[in-house]
Amino acid sequence: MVVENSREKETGTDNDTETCSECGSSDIHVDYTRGETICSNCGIVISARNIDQGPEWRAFTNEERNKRSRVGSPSTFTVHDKGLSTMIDWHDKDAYGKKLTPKRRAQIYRLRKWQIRTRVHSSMDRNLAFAMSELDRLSSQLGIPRGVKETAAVLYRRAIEKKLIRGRSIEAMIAAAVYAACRERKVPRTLDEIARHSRVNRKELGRCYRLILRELDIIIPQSSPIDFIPRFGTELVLSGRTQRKAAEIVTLARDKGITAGKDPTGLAAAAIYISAILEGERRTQREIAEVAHVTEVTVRNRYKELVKELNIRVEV
DNA sequence: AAGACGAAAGTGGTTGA
DNA sequence: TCAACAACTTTCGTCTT
Repeated sequence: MVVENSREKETGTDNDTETCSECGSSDIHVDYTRGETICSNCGIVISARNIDQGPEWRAFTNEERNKRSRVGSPSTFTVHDKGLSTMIDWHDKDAYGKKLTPKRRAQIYRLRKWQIRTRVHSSMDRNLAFAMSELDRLSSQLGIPRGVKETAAVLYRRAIEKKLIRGRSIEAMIAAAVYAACRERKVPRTLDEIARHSRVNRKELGRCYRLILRELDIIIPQSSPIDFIPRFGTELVLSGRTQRKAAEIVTLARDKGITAGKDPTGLAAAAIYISAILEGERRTQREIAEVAHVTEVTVRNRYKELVKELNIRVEV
């Protein structure tokens, strides 16, 4: 009864949408920008409080438009329950602000208890809840794009299903999942970088990474120096031309077979060094070594090899 | 003085017995 | 499990611009 009363008040003019209440005309249109329903015949505003039933947010593609409907936030893998669980809040009031009867209150209390127990207190979800907050922290510190983060979350979920987490630290496994996701999506971060921002050492991280690859049957192609070039290039403020040239050099070197077993970051650094000189955007070995996290000596050694093997003339 | 270069010794990880 | 090994780093002295 309460329900119907309040509905009456809210939308009293609702039944008039077919014909105009003033002149009886059925020539009615809706002005979406003003949110008004107007009779085209006599000009009277029939309803000034239309409810927009369209999507909540701005959307730029069809896919987005479908995803971003009014039914809750988009599902995501980066929240332990994919953002889908129901919440029961702690106010003992019903939807209209009325106090609940004691009997009802007791029932809600029990519901709430089990709601929470089943949601967070199952061991897997507790694990996930912690892991996802760690993932949040790590990826924001490393500046990892959202898509890669999702990939890492999916990998971690699969690792849990395979029971790989038991007896290993959650932090290490999350870090390894992040590293694997980066490799897979070709936004390379080195093991060192990830280890620096998490509390696991590189050795442990590498072990977990290999475990994930093996147990989840993931094949990740060896990271190519080319993947690092855009990132280093950006940090060194180099033109796209120079970066493309560096990629060319790397490709040539690979065809010559002198890249095997060499540190890809070092190779990328050397290729950038050469192409920067060739394109008149010279950077010092020191600068390049710094962004690539290798030493000048390594840059120098790779550089010497490349110049020799590819017969590149570098003007001094 | 800064950058480039090279030699020598040290380090951490892989490989093969 | 251990030694051999290749790649990379650190350190330092010298040369070039």
